[in-house]
Amino acid sequence: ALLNGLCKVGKINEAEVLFHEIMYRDLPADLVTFNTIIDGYCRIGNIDKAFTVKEEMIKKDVSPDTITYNILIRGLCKLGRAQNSMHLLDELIEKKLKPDIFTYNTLLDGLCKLDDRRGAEQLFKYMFENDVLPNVLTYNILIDRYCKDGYLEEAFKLMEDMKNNGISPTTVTYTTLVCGLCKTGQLEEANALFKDMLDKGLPQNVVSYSALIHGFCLHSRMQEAVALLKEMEGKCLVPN
RNA sequence: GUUCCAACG
Repeated sequence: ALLNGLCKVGKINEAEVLFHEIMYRDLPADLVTFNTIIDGYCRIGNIDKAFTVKEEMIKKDVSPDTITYNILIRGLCKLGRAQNSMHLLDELIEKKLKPDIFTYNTLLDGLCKLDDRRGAEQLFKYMFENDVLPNVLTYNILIDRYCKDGYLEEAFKLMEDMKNNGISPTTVTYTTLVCGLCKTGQLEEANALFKDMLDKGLPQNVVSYSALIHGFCLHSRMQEAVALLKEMEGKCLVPN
């Protein structure tokens, strides 16, 4: 817990000192401790040290679990190495561990961010075949990819799919779509969808406002952008 | 107690 606290505030160096102390004195370290420090390294992009710690835990007879793999997979994905992380998925399965929804979402996001929509679609099918059902994040990730590719129709179709599967869209879902509509110049639609969030009882946060404001700015509609900024301040949302 | 998604930068 202490290590996690340090890692979260970007104090990986302090966490590192503490971790070395634990290793040096041969103090007991459990699975969560190892996972936490591995995640700390991944978050600063030091994937090599993350893997080194994975080796260390094995030496201490602590077996990596699905969360360990999820953390490493995410670390690789954030470095744009989603392909490498697919090998980790294979390793995870070889070790008789079960990939969970976090594993799939992380991989899907990594593939999507590499513009590999095909790969993502394949993995999406694969997860169904392995009895892992998509959650709201899974849909959000895919919707984002379709939006960025300009396939707004497909994106909206996915939102319908998620509803049909009993999953409610969130602020992130709407913001993603608002952003997609802005990028394709469909500002009126974006504005309408943004308003829709309120009717659906979803909070409009700083990110949703920013997406729409940015859309208006890109299309030189400054007066509307400023109006939104004021509206946002009126809601005590702090512009960043 | 540890892991997954959206704007701008």
